[in-house]
Amino acid sequence: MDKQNRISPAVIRRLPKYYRYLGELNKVGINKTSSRELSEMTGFSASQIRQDLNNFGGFGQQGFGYDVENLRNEIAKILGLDKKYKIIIVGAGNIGQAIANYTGFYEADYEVVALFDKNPKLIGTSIRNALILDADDIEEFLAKEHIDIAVICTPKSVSQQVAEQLVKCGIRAIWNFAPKDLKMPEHVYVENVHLNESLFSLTYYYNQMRKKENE
Amino acid sequence: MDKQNRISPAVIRRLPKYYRYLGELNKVGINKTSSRELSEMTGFSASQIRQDLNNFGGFGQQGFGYDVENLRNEIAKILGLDKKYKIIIVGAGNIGQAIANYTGFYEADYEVVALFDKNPKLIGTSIRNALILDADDIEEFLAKEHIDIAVICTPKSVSQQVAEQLVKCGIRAIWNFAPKDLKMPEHVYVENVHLNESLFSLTYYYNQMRKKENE
DNA sequence: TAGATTGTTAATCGATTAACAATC
DNA sequence: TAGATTGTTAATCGATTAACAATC
Repeated sequence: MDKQNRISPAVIRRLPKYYRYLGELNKVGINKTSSRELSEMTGFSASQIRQDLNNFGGFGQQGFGYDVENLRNEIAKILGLDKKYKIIIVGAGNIGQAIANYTGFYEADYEVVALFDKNPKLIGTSIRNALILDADDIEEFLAKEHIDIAVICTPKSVSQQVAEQLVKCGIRAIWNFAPKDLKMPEHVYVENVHLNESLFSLTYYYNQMRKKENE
Repeated sequence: MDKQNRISPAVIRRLPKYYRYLGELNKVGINKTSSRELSEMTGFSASQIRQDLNNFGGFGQQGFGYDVENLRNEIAKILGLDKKYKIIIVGAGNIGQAIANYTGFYEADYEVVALFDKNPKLIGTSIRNALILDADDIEEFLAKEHIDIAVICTPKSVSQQVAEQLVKCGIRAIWNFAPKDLKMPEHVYVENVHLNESLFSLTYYYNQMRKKENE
């Protein structure tokens, strides 16, 4: 529809990196930067950085560069980091707990509201102010509370079923840690973190390097 | 050098997915498949799947398709999943512990040999047969034991320093969970799992969908 | 054999890079 | 003003898709 709908995923994946480096510059009191400087930090070409940013607007000043804080705020706005998000985590096993404890998210306005699990030993306990509730009560909970993002940390065997239940209750953003591709309707966005696939790629490149050394 | 060195990363990222779906087919006793069938499962085009596989060899039979088990074994060989790997985890906080507990890896031959941490309360305890050792003893440990892959789960403030120490001790494959880009020499491969960036992309697409609905 | 599906080349598409005019 | 760096168009590069001959 509008311009932004056609932005390629590759661009979107680079934005968080710009955001992070701009935050670092900001923290050390640097308030001016350039595409060349950002290129050195990120490893992306200066040309690509300018192209990326100009998908969303002209944030720089010709002959000068970019104002660090301003550019950071603009990227935050593009990504939506200027808003608050409520999160639930389904599956309070190792990964679910790790996500709930992950302090990196609290830099932005993400709040883990609750976790859900079937394990009676976990139900009733809490992690950083977020209660672990009975997985049977998810639907009831979602009827009452508005939740933006659901994190799936269940075993893969139930992940599809859990996802469908969540979508039925109005969830449209899923962060999926189960090693399974969820089949979801168009209006639901799924972001996968497939640790297995990541480790397998690493393994491939590790072996490539070993081969090279033996030549 | 040889053909494999020029395989694009996009291809390598798809291989673990093929491997996973072939495993599922195998499990339910299906022993023949085709690029069309794999296309339906993975969402990649049949043409792309054939292209991908033919980077490594002709694993199919014209007019027939692919033998599920054979193709799975071939992909395992390409990725190096037919070998054993010893892993250490540096940083035994939430994420480090979650990785150590993650059973998904044990399907292949990955073994978490030890974890390292500075926290005296953790040192001496163990997770699934892997001891948590004093982070000060990493170098000594690596001098004795051959380790293939190091997982960095430390705070980002020390991740670069830890990585350099590991590389000095001969580590050449790093799985990095710290939200930082490690500056490493050419002969070290780093696979990043940047949860922040993943969540930020998710946030972008979530907001895009909301906008679309309000039009 | 006829039908099916691979392997592979050619065509298309999209993303990245290069170049430079605009302009601060 | 001169120098610098953006914004933007054009050129290049690489990845995906289409097409089809090979062949089981």
